[in-house]
Amino acid sequence: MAGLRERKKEQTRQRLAATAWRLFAERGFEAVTVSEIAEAAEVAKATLFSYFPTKESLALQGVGDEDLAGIVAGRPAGTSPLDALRTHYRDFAVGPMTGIDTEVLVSRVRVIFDSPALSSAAHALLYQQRQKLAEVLAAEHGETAAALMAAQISASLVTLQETFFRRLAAGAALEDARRRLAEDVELAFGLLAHGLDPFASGGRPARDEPAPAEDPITTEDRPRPTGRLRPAA
Amino acid sequence: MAGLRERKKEQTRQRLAATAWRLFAERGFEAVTVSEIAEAAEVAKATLFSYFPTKESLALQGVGDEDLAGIVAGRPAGTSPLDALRTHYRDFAVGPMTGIDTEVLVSRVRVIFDSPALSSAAHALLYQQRQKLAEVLAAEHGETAAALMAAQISASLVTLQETFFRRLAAGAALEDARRRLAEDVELAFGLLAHGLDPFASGGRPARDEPAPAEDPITTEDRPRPTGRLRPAA
DNA sequence: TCTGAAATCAAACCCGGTACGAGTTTTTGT
DNA sequence: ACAAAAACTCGTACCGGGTTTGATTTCAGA
Repeated sequence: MAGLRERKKEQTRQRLAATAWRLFAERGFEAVTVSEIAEAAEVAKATLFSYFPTKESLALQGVGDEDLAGIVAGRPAGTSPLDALRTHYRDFAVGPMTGIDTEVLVSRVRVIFDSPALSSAAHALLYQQRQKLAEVLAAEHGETAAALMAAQISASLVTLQETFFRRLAAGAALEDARRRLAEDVELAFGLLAHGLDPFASGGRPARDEPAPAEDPITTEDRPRPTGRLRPAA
Repeated sequence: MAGLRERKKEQTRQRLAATAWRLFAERGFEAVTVSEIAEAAEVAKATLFSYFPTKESLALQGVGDEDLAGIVAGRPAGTSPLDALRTHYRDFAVGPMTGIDTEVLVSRVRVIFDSPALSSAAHALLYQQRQKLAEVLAAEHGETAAALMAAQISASLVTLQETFFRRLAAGAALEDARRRLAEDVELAFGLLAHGLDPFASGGRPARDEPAPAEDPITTEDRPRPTGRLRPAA
């Protein structure tokens, strides 16, 4: 029962986003003017801004949609937040690719990386995820602890994304990038779960790099250090 | 041998920053116009922008000056990066306060917190520190590992700062805020060093909050989990 | 004291974003 | 089927941050 009105709106919205991305891909984010976009999409500038609040939002549609908080909140009983997230990211890295056009993806990534304004706006979006994650974690841990955990987790995941996309933008094949991502996921969650101390080295590092396993999937949970953090003196 | 010219420049710069902050404190960041600032400081708008590249930079002078990378790079031999940073932050929290005007500090913090634009610009500054930290860590670990560690560390420290400042802005006394910061520092570095797993809990959390020790300083290094990350299968 | 470089200035301009009032289209109630 | 109300769009003028331009002042160094 989609009313005519809503159909038209959706259509216009699509046209705006598509037009914008076409221009961004051609000349880069900063070099394109919103008036230009509006003109090319045959709408008034004011109308454009009734669809998208900012120029950045034209380019960042769908960025930061992945919902960390939701994954953690909806995890099966008996799993730790970290496990839930690890599973999710493993699936993304090694699971089947659901129809992703590499060309498009790479072009989007390039545009975003090339524009400080856009990168920064993207970061701001991801920052909100972190806040929401902190909220759901706060239900189980102290507020401060939750904030810290959320910060660490979110920072790690953002780093994973950045690394992945940077490789893509640098020209790596999608499958290669995904393979390396799979390794990095294990590395990241290892660090998150067990901390940096196993890596710690006073003067010189113990090993240059922790040699990621061949097949990440085979890496199963190791016995956890049970020691509590800061036991009462 | 400070030439007259340079003295005047420095003077003007100071006058601009001071004027700006006076106005920001009175009416908030967004409500003050750069033209206004320029006028009040008796300079042309163009001149103002020859001193400060953006409006934000007028407000964020000195933010993000603390140099994580430097602390890590210049740490005494035999200490891990984490230890060096922990020591540094402990000192800040419990060491002597070197002439800080709480009034001024709080007003600055309030202004920054109240302006999304400003907060976000501050984040961007702190993000640069993180990049530099990653660079120095990359010398000892793999690039990806370094990026992940830097991300975790930097995210944690930013969270500490935010928490500290938020308490101040909420009206807490400086000494109280510092005491709680001291606790949080231990918590944060504990998490960083030993990971989140000791906290991990499947269905329900083991404890609500890990009860920070009374006197953080007495908390000395615990035996480290020696298990390496992802040993070859 | 003269000269050239550096700094300042006012004013016009660009761009992202908002405000406004008037016109047009869809919806809704009857 | 029709009129009133709501929703959407439009052009234009405006605001604020930031840049450009070109003329004018101010300092430094010989």
